[in-house]
Amino acid sequence: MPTPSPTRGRRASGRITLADVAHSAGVSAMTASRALRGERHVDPELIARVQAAARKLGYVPDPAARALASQQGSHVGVLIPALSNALFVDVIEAIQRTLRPAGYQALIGITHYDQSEEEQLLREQLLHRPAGLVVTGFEHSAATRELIVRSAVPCVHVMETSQEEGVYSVGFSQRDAARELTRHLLARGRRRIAFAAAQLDPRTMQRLDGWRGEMRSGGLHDARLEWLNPAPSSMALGGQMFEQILAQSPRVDAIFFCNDDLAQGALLTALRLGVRVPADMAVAGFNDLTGSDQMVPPLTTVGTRRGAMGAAAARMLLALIQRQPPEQAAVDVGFELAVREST
Amino acid sequence: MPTPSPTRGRRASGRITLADVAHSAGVSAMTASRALRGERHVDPELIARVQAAARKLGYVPDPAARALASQQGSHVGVLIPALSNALFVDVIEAIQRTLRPAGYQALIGITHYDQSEEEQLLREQLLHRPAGLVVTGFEHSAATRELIVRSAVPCVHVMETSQEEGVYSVGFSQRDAARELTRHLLARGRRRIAFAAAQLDPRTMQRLDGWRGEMRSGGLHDARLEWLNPAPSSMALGGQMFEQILAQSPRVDAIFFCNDDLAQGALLTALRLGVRVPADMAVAGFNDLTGSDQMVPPLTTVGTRRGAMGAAAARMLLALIQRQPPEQAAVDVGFELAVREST
DNA sequence: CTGAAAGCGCTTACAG
DNA sequence: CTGAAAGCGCTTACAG
Repeated sequence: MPTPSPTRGRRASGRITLADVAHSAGVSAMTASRALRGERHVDPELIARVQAAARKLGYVPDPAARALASQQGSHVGVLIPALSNALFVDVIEAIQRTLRPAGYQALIGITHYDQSEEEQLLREQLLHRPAGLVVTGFEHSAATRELIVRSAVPCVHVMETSQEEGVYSVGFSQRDAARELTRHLLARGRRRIAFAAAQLDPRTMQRLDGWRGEMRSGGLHDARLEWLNPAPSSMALGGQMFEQILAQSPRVDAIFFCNDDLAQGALLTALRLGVRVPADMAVAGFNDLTGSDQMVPPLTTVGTRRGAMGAAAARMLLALIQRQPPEQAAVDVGFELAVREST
Repeated sequence: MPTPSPTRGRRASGRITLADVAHSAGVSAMTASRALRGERHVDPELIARVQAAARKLGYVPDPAARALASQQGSHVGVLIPALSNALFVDVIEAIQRTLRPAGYQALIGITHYDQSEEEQLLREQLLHRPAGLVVTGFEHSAATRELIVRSAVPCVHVMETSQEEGVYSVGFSQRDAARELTRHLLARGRRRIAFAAAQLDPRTMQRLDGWRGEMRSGGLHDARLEWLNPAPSSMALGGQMFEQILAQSPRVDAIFFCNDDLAQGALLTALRLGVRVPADMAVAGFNDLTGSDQMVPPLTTVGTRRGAMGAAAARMLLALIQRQPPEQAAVDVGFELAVREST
């Protein structure tokens, strides 16, 4: 029968504390603390006794007390642009799945693709002294960058990679992926390939860059093939852009949309207008989101490894938190062309 | 110039503390604490002085210290089934938007529609002594229900409503919404209306119940019209179910899918198979998710008020946290039929 | 209405 | 390798 300390002060919370465990194991609170945290230099026999006592009493450390004493919380701040983009939902799920068994909670901040919102969220999160941070990409306000550095909180960037010294990242080359998709379209005989983008966040601009490079190499680049719209990405917008591009002359023979939701909207609009895909127009997307393989015709796109990215980022962060330098400072999870019937 | 206390111990964190503010305002730490938390019975002049000092020094309370002393964290646990269902993403966003300005963080737990995962997540969250809880629906394990009651943490249920004493909820009648959609199909002259569902979570079963009630009233119910699949909901599954139902005889003339992703998959499959919607088959969904209005033809569905639901739940929770009984214990945010061309 | 004391449950920093 | 003391930065509970 667990017997918490017999006398309890006026503010006792009824909780089993470290002192209870230490008392039960016949050691000091300090030794109990060290034993439970797996610190080195503790007698193996005492470790066993403390662990047994903790198990017997059902002890669980109080995160608030631990955070106050150690000046470090048991949570990780995760800053992502949006949950409405299924891309980030997959990343988040993978991060949580990796972090939770290690005893860390993910605190999600949604920046809405806005650098000042991101900065504000970061300030709030740093007040809680997170054990680590996951942030999206490398474009941040100067203040955000400084807050991260000065806080000295371990930080992993996701979506892109960087070779910069002291910077940790997990992602893939948006540029290379876009180049490869463009090469695929060229190999299919397409020549007037439009690039249609929304939101215009950094990753999108890198994809634009990849498309440009490939088009220029082939002597096929034409500024009129660039359709850049800063509005949020959506199926409806994709449909609108498709109609606009369709009306252009000289005629475009393929459209590379920077995200699948745009491409899906385009495919549906093509159906409505009776435009045959890919006979009249090839359509490709990016990210291989839910439903892309269900479209009519199924959408050619770039499969991105969101689960692998989130898991690798979380693992890297756990290593940094435990002051073990990760094996690699930049992990490239790659991508995979998903060629389907729309191209 | 802000001058933190001149002498700092060996563990000083450099942070501006309440003591610094109190010193600067010429009051005790207690008075400063009370003034900043807006407690009653504090001299208005002292409040002003303390607030001025806090602003001048850039003081922000330490959440860990506050949590330890008050035995209550500054975060709210939110338990939802999945982020892959856009429905919950909207609820979460609204909750965060309402909670953040009040100084509370949302800690999101994803249960994957699994009661034991939910229980596990709840146990972890309660260790952090959340200020409040938001949970999905009313079907939980006995242990989960007991944990909530015994923890005495204010709790608001979302998605459904309950009139039970002492239970707080924000939602709408899934049953009534399903009845209304079924009536719409009947009014359009449909008679053999199938109900096709996946996941089979409690809300889905309530929708089934609403459809059944309406079909029985019209003497049209037939057990063979019920297509229940426990697999996770997806566009691909909707397509499969559509093909199966299509093959059934006697012929079905409408399908009510329990969620839009299934219905979207069905519409795309209809396009692929050359089945005319609604001429050959009417198709309806539920939730009015992204893309439903972009389908070919646009999907008739039930618009649910996720934003209003999340915001109302968060407001209700804030009231409960501040021990102000909310105006209503059960808020019905309603729903709205979105009649489009698929029916 | 205000304050001195004690305490929340841990860990750091030091000494042995 | 182990422990007594002090401290993290707040709030509770009591007294005035």
